[in-house]
Amino acid sequence: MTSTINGDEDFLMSDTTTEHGAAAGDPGADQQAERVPYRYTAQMAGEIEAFWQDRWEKEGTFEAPNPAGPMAEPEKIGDRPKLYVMDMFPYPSGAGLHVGHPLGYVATDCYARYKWMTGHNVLHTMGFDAFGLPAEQYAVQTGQHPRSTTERNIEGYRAQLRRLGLAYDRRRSIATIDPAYYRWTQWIFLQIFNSWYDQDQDKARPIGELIAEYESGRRPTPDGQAWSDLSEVERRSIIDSQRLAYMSEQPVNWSPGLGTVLSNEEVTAEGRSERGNFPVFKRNLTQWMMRMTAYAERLLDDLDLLDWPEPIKLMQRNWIGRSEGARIDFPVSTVDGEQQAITVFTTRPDTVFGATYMVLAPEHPLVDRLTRLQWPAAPDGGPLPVAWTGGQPTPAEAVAEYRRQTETKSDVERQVDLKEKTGVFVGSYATNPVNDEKIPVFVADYVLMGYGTGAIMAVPGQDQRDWDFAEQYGLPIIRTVQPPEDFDGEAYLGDGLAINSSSEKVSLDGLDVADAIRAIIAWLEANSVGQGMVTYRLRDWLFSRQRYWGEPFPIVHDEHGPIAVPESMLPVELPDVDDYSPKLYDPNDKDSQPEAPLARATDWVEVTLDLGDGPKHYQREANVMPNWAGSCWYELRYLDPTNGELFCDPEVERYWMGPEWSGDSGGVDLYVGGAEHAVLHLLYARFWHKILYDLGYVSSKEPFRRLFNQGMIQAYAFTDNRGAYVPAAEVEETDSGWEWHGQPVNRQYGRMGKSLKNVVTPDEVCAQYGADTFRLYEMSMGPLDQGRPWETRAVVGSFRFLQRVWRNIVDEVTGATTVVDTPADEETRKAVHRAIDGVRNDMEALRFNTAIAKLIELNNHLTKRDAPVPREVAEPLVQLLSPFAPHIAEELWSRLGHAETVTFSSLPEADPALLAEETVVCVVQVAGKLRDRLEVPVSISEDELRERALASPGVRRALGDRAVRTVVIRAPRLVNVVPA
RNA sequence: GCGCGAGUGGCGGAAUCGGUAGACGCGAAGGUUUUAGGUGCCUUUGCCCUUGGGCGUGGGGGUUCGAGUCCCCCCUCGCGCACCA
Repeated sequence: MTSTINGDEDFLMSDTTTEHGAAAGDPGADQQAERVPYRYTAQMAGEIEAFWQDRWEKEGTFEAPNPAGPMAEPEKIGDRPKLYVMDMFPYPSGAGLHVGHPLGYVATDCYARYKWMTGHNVLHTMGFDAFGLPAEQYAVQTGQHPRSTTERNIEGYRAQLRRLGLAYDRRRSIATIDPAYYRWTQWIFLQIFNSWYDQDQDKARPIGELIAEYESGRRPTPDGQAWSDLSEVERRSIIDSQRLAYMSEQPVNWSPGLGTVLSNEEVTAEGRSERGNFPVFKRNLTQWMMRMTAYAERLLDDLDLLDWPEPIKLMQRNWIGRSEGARIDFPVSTVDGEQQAITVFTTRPDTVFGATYMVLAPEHPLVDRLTRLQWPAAPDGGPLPVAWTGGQPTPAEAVAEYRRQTETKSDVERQVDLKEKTGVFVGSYATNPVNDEKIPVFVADYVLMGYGTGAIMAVPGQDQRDWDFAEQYGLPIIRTVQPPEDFDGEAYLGDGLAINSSSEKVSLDGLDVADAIRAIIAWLEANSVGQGMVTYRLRDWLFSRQRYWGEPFPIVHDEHGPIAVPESMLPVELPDVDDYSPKLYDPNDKDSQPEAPLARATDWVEVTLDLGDGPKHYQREANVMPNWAGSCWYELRYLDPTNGELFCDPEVERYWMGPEWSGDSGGVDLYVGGAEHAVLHLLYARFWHKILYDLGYVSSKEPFRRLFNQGMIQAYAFTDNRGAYVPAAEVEETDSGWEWHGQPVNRQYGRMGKSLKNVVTPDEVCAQYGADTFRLYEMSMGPLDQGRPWETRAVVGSFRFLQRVWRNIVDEVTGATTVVDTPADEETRKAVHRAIDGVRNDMEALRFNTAIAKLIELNNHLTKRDAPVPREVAEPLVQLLSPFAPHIAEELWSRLGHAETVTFSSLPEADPALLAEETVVCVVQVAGKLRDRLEVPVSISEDELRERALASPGVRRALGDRAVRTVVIRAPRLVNVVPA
């Protein structure tokens, strides 16, 4: 290997220096450049960086070998352990990157580069998540096609990231918008569409196996008819209703302002869209769903296999929301005189004797059939309280009026005062199955249709919400758990013995809560009025969007429903239409209808295909997939990005992600990204991965074994006295505060944003100091998982450090290496080994900030030494520095005489013998306060240490004439003299 | 309201096991190179009295020979969840 930039033809000797010198037009700097032509300046950094970036690219330095397939290079793998390091890929917006975006990318890059030097085969690459709303909105705003804006944005991102010297395997980069990529997104969709969840085997299976079970009669049809007696349409409907991707009419989140429906995960607690903050309304619509609920238990349980931050696991656990309890049927007769049952879910079936009324959600399907035409008598035979009737002459009118009120209430309004409950009596009484008591049925919006069965038995004695309602509506309150003597609250939720809980049929009295629950479930099941069960808060994933810029579904429709497009016809390409605008409405126009933009492309939608039974006319599915689809499996495509036969070669997957290499769950070894995807991308990706696992396409149970959330880089923004933002870069600090062009301004802390006029881009920092300084600064700012403020003026510290490293190895005047081959003195050698040891430990734990501090310490030691640096010190220093500042490290490495890149050089191990000290400083305290320090041999005996401590001037002074009560000795580091 | 996390110099942060609080960097002060500014280099830099002390990790209490670290109470900030039956 040749052609590093050192030697006689060094670029600094060439004309380029004077041509683009920072010095141009600055005589002082010119003079300095003459004096120290080989000083590490921003300009030199820029040239070094460009040189090495080109060389890495030319030589394919960071290309990771696969065990099989087109990237197979088994000899390059050898016996190196593998390591798969990954970032959450970016969404390439038109605004480009600011300094906050690459924080995680730089971190994974440092980690990957460190791991190369410890002998790992590292896979590290980057792609682009480029379908979705923001890209489409940007395109609509600028009047350009989303494909052209998105592709341009991707190119901008690539250039910005390349400038940072990130060690990516460029061959593996993907963009979700490429047909060659989304072909496989569609293919995976088809696998999901063509699967069902077998509850007995607790896994997804191909739909063909379900059909075979029906055909053979092994599995009875839902209504018991023979499969052969069913029409083709009936069979299709049975099968379609069990697919993991299915169409269904149900209440969904409709956002008129966005013009699309959204998944539950995309709606905030305030009932607004996560993107754009538009109001969201519940509407009954037919949409594509994914049966994520089938995986609720496994998504929950397998969190235990993962090395993820606890808060993220907790958020997923809460989102999945497992509740153990029981279903109980309360008999009731409808207005038509039909015998029906209100099925409730409760976590406290033991309190069923305390159920004094029932509540249905306003949308509950039984409400209409239970709403009487006339008010019945009150339970005590008297007139009904006005609260029950809402002042209306009939139950029908009361319910209709109540529904009107609740429909218009937003989620925020509903939560204003949770104590204040509303509802009306429907006029029917249900029967409590354990004691045959008649209890009134209400509708009330404190019961939600989306959870459990949408109906509850209300037990005011043991539930505060029910207590509040009962108080307002004058309903009886029966305690069925004995509260402690000193209990002075309302509903009692604690443990205790059951009371008031017996009838001729069953008694729970005297049992504690856990036993009572067991006993009542046994009774419910024996009498067929209920059953122990588990409920989840998790809902199925709403998967269709009324947008243009997304993956088309590989689906066509005939008059009976959806049909899969055969694999041979993939990809179903997104047609290049002129009118891609979504149909947007007034954000509060809840009566508006979703309309897919692709439906307007009639020559694309209307299609004649031969799907095996001759050419027939079909309509293409005009909805597109949500922008999460592409990110549900990209970690797999990186592994085998050019495979045209499969989304990923199983052998390659097993190598990079398999459980034999990556622990029980398998998966990516380190995945770094923000915490905002806790119940979005990270949940969806786990769900898809588990389906692929069930179908045998991947060997790993989980996509991401270890997750790390990097903090967000924040910034100060400044406003003038009218509240307008002023450019943060022009603000100056004064004794009393901050000033912009002489006028006082206010400072606030938060995100970086164009409108806040506080954006700093990596490009600016690279121009001013170079990419190595930028990387180093970002990594030294503080712990990776914490947010921290960007401070441009502090960046210079990292630059100075690199300059000093350079000066310790290269003569600023002659450009020659000053390193000598003589052995290092003992102290320096120890300093190097301490640094190696400390940096290794810090790197393993992603503590980059303290690793860098140790490197600075070592370098400061070398600077103070004021003598040529021995090679045995310079080389490890350059290696340890190289993950953070790879360009300058390559340059120094090559100037030290190495022809090969520093990337795969072997990082030395710390010599334990050199880490051990012969003498240490012993701290001498009197009554716990530091009074003296002694330099003592490590092996000093307790007796000798005691003697020397007591004799030390500091102790004698502090002790005065007081006697010594005791001496605590922790040899050799600490002595504490305790006076009487 | 419930749950989780965090409060350390002027600022970002360090202290991995209960044992020297403030590593490392920014900023600031002084010096030096330079015609000058800037850059580079050297020194100092928690606070308060001065050769040695006193006080210091949000506040108050406790355990301990010894507490930033452990326990109890309180305050502030950040994040998550929020009628989930």
